[in-house]
Amino acid sequence: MLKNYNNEDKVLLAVDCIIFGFDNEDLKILLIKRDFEPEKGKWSLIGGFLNKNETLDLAASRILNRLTGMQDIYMEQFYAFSEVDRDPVDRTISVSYYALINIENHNEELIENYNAKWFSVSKAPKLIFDHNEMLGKAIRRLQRRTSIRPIGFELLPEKFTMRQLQKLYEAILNKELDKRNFINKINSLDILIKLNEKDMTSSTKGSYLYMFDQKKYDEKQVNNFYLKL
Amino acid sequence: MLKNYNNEDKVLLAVDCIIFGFDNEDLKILLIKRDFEPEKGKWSLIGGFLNKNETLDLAASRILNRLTGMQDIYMEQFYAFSEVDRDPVDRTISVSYYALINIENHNEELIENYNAKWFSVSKAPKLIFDHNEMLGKAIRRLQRRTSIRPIGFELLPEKFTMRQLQKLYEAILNKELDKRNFINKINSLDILIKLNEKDMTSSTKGSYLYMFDQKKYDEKQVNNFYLKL
DNA sequence: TCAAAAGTGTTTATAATACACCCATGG
DNA sequence: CCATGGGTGTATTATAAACACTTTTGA
Repeated sequence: MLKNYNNEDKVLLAVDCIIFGFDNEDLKILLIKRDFEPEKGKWSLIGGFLNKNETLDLAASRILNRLTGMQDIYMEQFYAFSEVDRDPVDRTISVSYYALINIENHNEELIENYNAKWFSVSKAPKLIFDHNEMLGKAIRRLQRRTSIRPIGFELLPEKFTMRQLQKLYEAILNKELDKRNFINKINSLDILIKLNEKDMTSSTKGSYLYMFDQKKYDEKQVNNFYLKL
Repeated sequence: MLKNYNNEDKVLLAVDCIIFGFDNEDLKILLIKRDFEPEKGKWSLIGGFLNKNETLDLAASRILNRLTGMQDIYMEQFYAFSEVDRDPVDRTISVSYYALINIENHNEELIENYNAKWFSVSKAPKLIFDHNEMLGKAIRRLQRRTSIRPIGFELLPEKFTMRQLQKLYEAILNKELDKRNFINKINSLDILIKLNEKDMTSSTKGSYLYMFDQKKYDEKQVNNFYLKL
């Protein structure tokens, strides 16, 4: 007996993406203005449907690329939302991803085509369907991830100052951190390269630029990175 | 314009469940012997398909109930698996849940009907499809959860000894813990009720029984429970 | 010369770890 | 009377947190 699955219900599977960015002040998300009914004109996460011949990761990459023009974006699947009438048009289950991008790398033109806009997470508007719930869950996941391993560099330019990194962590964790303790802790992880180069835009004195050292990071055990802030 | 989704691919959505139990020695999982092709006779997680009118949580509860006869099982959704040919019969995306049950509460009869069997996690057999991958991810999630908040009581009988609790944590985390440090840490959480009652089966002296104090647990902030072991 | 941000160490408090002996009882 | 598992506290180490002044330089 070879069982087939013909009697089983098939459903639409959507992928929705929370795109995080950072503008040196706030943690931001990229939202689009929905241009079709229902909920036309309302703010929404970027999303799309899973094609039959692609994995969820691939669908997420495709969707992220559609709005940002970028490839190889850091992303993580985090939850499947399945309330029966979450989408009034048709039964749709949504698998959600969050993505971290350097806010300066996105494609302006695409953003305009989608009527997309960056919002501070703390000032996010009311979103369609259950997208606010998705956002909340994504933020909490990001906060937890940040405490376990130093992700977040994806949100910064290649070269960045300690202050930028600190501001980023403050934005993600939504709390102020002590400058000295922060620097000490980051330095103790030994995963940054200090450059002989200063960023002169932020102060008269200038501040050293750093790069993330992927090689050193990879060499260390994942559990060596308990970054309690 | 009201967009409909008629052109989009629909897919089968499965829910697979990793059912964890604990026999005072090892962390165990409940597996079934698949009784239809393909992979008939191989070991498998219990699973089923999402019905059109139910949420994923409800589907998981239904599936868990089918095998255990139990209601209100502690469970958590943890990942959606979507490799294109993960199921050779038809394109199927699987949303996976892990569940924690008291191994003594399940229904023996149902277990027999399914040719189900408890396996030690460390001696799990080769499973069908990507189920071993699911199991691995479930264990890691459970380990992380255990470190963040004291879940795990679901795996024990209502009344349990400190030693049982310690053995449970050792089984989940797969490492030995110091008896005194463990007790001190658990006591400092202040979420157990020490009963005036001893379990006499494990030693001549007998050991005090404890209960989980749900009320105290709920009163405390979630982040007060950093339980680093 | 001064405003604004960068850079830098030490002390204290808290949490984690390591560690060993006595107790109670049934056989 | 002894074998078995239960119960208990302290000292040490490691990590986290609190805290303030000097440096640089462009305007």
